[in-house]
Amino acid sequence: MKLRGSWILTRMRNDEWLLIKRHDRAELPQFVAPMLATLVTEPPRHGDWVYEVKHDGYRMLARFDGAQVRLFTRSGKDWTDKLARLAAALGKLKLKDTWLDGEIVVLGAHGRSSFQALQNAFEAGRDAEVVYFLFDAPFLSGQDLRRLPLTERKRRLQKVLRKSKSVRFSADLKGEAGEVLEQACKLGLEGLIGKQANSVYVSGRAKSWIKLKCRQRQDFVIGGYTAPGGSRQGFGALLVGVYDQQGRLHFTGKVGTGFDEALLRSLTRRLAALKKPEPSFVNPPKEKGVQWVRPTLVAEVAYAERTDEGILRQAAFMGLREDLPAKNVHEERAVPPPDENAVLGVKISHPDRLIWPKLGIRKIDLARYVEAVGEWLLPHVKNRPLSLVRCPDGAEGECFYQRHLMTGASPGSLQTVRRERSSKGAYIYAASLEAVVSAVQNGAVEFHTWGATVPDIKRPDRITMDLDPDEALPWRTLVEGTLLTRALLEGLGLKCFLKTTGGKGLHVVAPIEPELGWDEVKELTRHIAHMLTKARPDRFTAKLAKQRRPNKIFADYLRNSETASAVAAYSPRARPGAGVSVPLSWDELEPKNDLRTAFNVQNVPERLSELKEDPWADYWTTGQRITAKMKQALGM
DNA sequence: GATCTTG
DNA sequence: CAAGATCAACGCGCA
DNA sequence: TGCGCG
Ligand SMILES: [Mn+2]
Ligand SMILES: [Mn+2]
Repeated sequence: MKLRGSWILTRMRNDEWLLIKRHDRAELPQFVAPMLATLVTEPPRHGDWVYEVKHDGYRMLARFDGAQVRLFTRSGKDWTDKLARLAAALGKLKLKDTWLDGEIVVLGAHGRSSFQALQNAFEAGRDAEVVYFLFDAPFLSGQDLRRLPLTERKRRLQKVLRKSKSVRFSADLKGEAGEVLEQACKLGLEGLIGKQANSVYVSGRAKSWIKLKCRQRQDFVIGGYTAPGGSRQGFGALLVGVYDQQGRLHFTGKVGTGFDEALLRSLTRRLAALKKPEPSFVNPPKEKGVQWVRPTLVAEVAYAERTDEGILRQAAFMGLREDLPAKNVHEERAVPPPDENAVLGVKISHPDRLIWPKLGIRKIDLARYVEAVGEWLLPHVKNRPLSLVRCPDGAEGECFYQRHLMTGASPGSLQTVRRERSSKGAYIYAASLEAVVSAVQNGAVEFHTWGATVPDIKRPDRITMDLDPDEALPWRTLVEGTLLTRALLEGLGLKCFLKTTGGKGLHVVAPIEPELGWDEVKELTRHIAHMLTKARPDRFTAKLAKQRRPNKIFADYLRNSETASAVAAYSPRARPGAGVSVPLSWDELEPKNDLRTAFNVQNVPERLSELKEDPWADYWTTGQRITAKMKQALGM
């Protein structure tokens, strides 16, 4: 299959490979797997959490492509046809290039949502009673909002909603978590969903969204039923279980109440079609008169407690989960609430310590910045030997470089690589975003990388032309010089990319295939710098010493030495203003618009959300090599 | 910030 | 056990 | 060889 856009192959934790499309803002995804909450034992004590009613229905995602609205379950099944009226109501919102996230319910007595009422409505084809509570907008009107804080996504979501009976906004509940939960339970609600106010939208189970339940409730697979007794018709009790990690179904108990007569009839009919002679449970209960069934139906069950063996006590049927594949039904164990001061599982100490005091940017904010831009930053940092700039006393205090691991010097979770035939120590690199966050925990503010990637650190895979202007050089002159640099590189046949440095200069970066050694590549860049000085001796110097000749740009080719580094794309700078090195499109380089100080730790996540397209989208697919012809053109 | 040393 | 000490880069070009 | 530099 030919893939459009740029793609990236990454290895997941479970060692599987996943093909991910790189930031392509232009296209609306065909499906957005929903963000799922983690069941917790108690409300978190600290942190900025907002709470919503835990609606008792089906999770539903709505895709608006401009022409039509389609509705999908959490596993991606298209339910638009079952919800035709709702789809029509959503159509009135006139949205395009949008994904909304919410829960469909049917409101019963006292305005409470009722899972059984929803099932009854579906059964009877009464989708007019369905109400869709919307609580998130991963994509809205062509913008990818997933990286914005939850509160901002909800604010924008609320703005596009109209007053409607069937499409409603899931409002935040005010008050302290414990009290709100108590109130919710008194009102007969299922529980609460808590969300970290600044959490980003990530598909799958996340710790930044939590579930707090009033009663114990869980999904189970139906694996059989017992014969009815007395006047009961159909069956006596359902035998239910859950799958373990190995895919074996374990019996966890019987569910004998919670059905009215109609439900009993319809369930009996469906179970009859699934009869089989042998049990699917690995530990079937020794009981007489049991009819086994193929384990495909999923029941939501409320119960008072579990025995020591995990068997349900006082279990009551709540409804069928038509939206869940049985294979996905596992034991759900409540975990302690997440630590507010952990980012990607890395505990941040002294979270409120100010790194940029004038801007009020704290250590925890810097860690969250790294998390927020991780998808963009990591590809430029991952597996490259790293020089950290660590600033224990804040970005405006005294900072120092670190490029080795040493005992007594904060290892974090960084890895190391050695240079062949070198007496120097091993060099650090980050293999994951967690490692980058751990560096922040250890005081790192800036990330500088080599132009080569582990393990092949003898052959550079990028060229960085570092343009360092004299203090007094006007912006428009730097723009001219930068465009000349681009013209020269493109004249040679090298596609190149532009970024700010977070300081006075600019970087022009060209990815290359890792074929030549450092000496050859540096020599090439030395010739490029020399060529610039030949073309415009009044504008460029290639000499490090006495560079402060007025009104010149130092074409610093020395970033392309082995063991030299350049500040990484999306790295913050340890300077007043919390500037960031930001990739730009060439269109953004304008004499009238100096963007060097436009971007900082506070506004870069927003820029990335609003971009229609990654300005460096082609960086990873450029795949260019240094040719003999290029060398010749440079007089090498 | 983390670790090792010292009192 | 708590307080205190210690450590956290380096290679290049050129005068 | 030492110094300035990024
Ligand atoms: Mn520079
Ligand atoms: Mn430089």
